[in-house]
Amino acid sequence: MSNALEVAQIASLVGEPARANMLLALGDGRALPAGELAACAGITAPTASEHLAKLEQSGLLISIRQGRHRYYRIASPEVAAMLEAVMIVAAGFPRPAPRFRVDPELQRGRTCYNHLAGRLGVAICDVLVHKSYVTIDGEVAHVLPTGLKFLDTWGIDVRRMGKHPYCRTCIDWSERRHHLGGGVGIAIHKRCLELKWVEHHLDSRAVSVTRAGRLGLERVFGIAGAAL
Amino acid sequence: MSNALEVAQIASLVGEPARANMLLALGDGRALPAGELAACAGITAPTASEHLAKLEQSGLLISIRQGRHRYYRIASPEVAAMLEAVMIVAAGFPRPAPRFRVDPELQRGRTCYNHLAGRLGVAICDVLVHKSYVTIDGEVAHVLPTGLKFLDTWGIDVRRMGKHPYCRTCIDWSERRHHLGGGVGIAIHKRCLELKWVEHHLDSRAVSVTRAGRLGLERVFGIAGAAL
DNA sequence: GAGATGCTTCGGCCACCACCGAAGTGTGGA
DNA sequence: TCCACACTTCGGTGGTGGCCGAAGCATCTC
Repeated sequence: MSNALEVAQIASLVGEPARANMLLALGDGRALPAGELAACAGITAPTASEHLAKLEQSGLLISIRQGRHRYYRIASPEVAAMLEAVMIVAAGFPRPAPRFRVDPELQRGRTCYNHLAGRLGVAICDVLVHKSYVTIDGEVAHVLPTGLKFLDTWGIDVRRMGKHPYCRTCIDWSERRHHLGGGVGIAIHKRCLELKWVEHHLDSRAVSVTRAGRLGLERVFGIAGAAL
Repeated sequence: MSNALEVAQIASLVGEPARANMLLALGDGRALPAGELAACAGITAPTASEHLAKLEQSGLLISIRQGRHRYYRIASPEVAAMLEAVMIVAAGFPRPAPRFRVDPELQRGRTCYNHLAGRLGVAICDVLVHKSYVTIDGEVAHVLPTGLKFLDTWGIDVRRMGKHPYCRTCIDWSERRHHLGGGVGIAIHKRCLELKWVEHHLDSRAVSVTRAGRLGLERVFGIAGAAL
């Protein structure tokens, strides 16, 4: 039966520790770059590249190139369901249900490579768009002159970013909405760190808002702390 | 993360064509003997034995010894769900739903090794018990004197079966009820063939009831054709 | 008890594939 | 223009595991 061959092919993709590690790291729907996935799996970049290529070719993952990075994520809910089903069996049935959802701390705020993501990143992006500081057109985001002035006032050296600052959108996989990446996104993140509005957790991409941050976000962006 | 290792281990069990073939053959809940599974997978008995041992040790299958046979079946609904989830992904999503249920023809009537199973086998067993020709006590079935007389009248040479004819029960995986196996079960099957009440399909374990069979079952056992 | 049948264990062979280092490609930043 | 960085391609190595034949139990049949 040729059907069994296809089933075996799919299952064998999951049935390899390095690949299983990467798939599980992507299990909550986030998109992660190849390098980070290699680290998750404890293998070198070349090996990870091979694995990821296979996973994408077989339709388990899809990837998006963003600059020199390549972000991978689970291709479909069916794939996520399959992983969950395998986890249930792997857990042995005594345990009631496997955890396979977004870490609430990461969902609140985190770094997406080197800009802010999660509810925090999305909230900032929303405000900038709402105030007409930024317009979004698909993958590209344009910072308007008023936006540049705003950023400058806030303490970001916009002259270093050139006349057309590099700013792009980045789909937020936990919020399913856009946030800002690119040079502008990175600058915002840096400025938040300078002002000690946010602090990083060790060994994690989670970012938490400090007391000063809640005050500052409220004052400068009009973001209520409860919204995060 | 040790979790990933367990996931990979389970998935790799499915990720092998021979094992995938066997698991899919068992996918409808039937229990099949090792030899038949080896044939399904196109491998020799020794290889199949290794595979089946691994699958059982990991909790994907469970086995029951019955005489010199060993019947394997899917260990739990969770395992079946996992297989189905993999099939969905393997099918590529255009196709709406994978087939993963009992073949209706096999469910109606089939040979379980060399006696009758399916609704036909269960129906005959029911009648014999209801008429107090046979009593069932777990795995063992006893043919009472009246039962021996009945079988003798019907044309089965009960003297050849000794004073305590070998008769055991066999769980029917499609009907989830007992039917008769052992020497008596085989004799009943043979007699049905002699009388041309049933006929075998080529290349299949399916058994269908002939017109003569419907009449005979109605007359001798009181089984209405519609019940099958 | 002898033979047939179904399954398991053992030993050895072979192929596949995960893995890495080194070199190559392309993008971003100075 | 140059360097730094992220990822990919290539070539070669090593280990794991699937596979079978032969031999070894266990069970049923005669």
